[in-house]
Amino acid sequence: MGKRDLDEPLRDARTLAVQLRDRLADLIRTEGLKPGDRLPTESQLTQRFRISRPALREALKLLEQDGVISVTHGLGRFVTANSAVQVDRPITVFESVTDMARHYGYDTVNKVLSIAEETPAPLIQQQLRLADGERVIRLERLRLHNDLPLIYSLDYVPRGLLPGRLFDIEWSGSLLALLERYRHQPRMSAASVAAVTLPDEIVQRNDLRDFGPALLITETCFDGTGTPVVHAAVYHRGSHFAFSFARK
Amino acid sequence: MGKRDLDEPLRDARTLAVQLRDRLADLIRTEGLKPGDRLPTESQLTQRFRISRPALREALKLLEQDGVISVTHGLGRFVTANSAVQVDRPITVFESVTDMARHYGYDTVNKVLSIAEETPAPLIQQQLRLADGERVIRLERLRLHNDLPLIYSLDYVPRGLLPGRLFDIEWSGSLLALLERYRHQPRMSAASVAAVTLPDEIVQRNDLRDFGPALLITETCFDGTGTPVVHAAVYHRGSHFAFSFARK
DNA sequence: AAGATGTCAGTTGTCTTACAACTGAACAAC
DNA sequence: GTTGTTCAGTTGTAAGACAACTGACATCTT
Repeated sequence: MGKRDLDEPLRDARTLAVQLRDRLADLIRTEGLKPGDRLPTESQLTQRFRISRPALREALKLLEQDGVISVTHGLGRFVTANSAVQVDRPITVFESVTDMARHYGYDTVNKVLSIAEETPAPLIQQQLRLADGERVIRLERLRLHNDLPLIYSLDYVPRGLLPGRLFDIEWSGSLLALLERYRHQPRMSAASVAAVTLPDEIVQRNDLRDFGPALLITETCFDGTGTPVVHAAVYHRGSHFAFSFARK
Repeated sequence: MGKRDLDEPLRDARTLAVQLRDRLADLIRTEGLKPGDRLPTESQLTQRFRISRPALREALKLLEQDGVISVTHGLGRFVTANSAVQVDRPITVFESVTDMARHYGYDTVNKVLSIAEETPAPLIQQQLRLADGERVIRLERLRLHNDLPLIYSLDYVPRGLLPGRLFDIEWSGSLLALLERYRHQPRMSAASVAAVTLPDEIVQRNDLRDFGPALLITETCFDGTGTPVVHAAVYHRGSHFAFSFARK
């Protein structure tokens, strides 16, 4: 608490258009505008917010692309029904498993079950776009909350991304943070979700007979340059997790 | 094929900004621009496409919001890595269960297990925003592919939306299409996904002992005015379904 | 020689002004 | 009752000007 935050911008770095887009979204909410209700005209809004018309139009265009408003040339802009499907923290948000679990109220303890370097299976090689002969790090972990296993996960990382010896690296923390420290920060992923039961040998090896049905999320994570940096299979205990999303 | 399509607009109704957004997205693709590559300047693009700068800027702003490009003031616009996470037909697309199943190659036969009018449970009443005393239609169905049960579903519809007697309505078709005919077309939904096993009484009643783990999608569907029109619980057979999505 | 400061060119961000295009309502003509 | 015209209000597009930012380079100070 004596630590001073030096990163304190004196000015909002966002463009006026983006700022106004958010202000207008708030305004629609706070003024209780319902689907079909008409927004103030461009002229009224430029006066109200003391902003030029082109900047305002950019903001309105963004709102339109967001699906919040629809526009009829010559008639006006109207609130759409999209606010009916507000979803907090949807499954489509990219975040670490640890952060996600904390959001559900689970402060998990991360147990490393195994760490190894190996030749990747063909699917892993394809997902991580590895050349023949390239190796991967295979990280097997279990996350527990109050001694109850909640998440079993397998992560594959191209060996070349993490220099040094495997046992010199701390594996019980966030893999995303680890990769970030080596300048390969994962930023997005292509994922899929399925309902499965844990594979038998994992059940036997780790005494997970009562895990029950699992929500399996399989994803390939990419860094800012579009390079795949992790392939993960994450089994969430079905009784403790459900993920939300909007469909449009 | 003798039928003439009368809806043939002579002019693209989309604004220039939206058209140009799509043209630029195509250009990024066809010119093989990679993450980090720089786009032509605004000046170059206005000349290339013979469009005014404000319209061009609106288009570029939309591309930025789409995550296709990032902008640095004074420096230029750059392609982001978003194309790394192209997902066909994500879970976030709103469509009927029948259409979704067909996409997986399953032409399902829809069996009506039960249809009834009842007083809703508190959760259903809340989700459908019903007043005290309002009733719902409860529709229980099973979808089979080659005689194998793939999807068990429960749908709740406000009674007032579908006039007439229950047994006069054809329930084995698409519920979305049925509601559309009564001017309550579902257009979007708020949903969640979990891994479960079928409830015991359903297993026993319908001989579904070998269904295995199920991917349960629970969703409330809204029409164009934001009014909730269906609350559904859809159990997908785990062995036959997995849904994709992008995380950003 | 190294570090700090200032200048400049190129680019994006914002603004002002003007005219074009569209929509629905109102009214006139048939 | 139907069709055509006009009008007011609104969005769509354009041209021109200046502000703000960034990195590269030059100059000054130690």
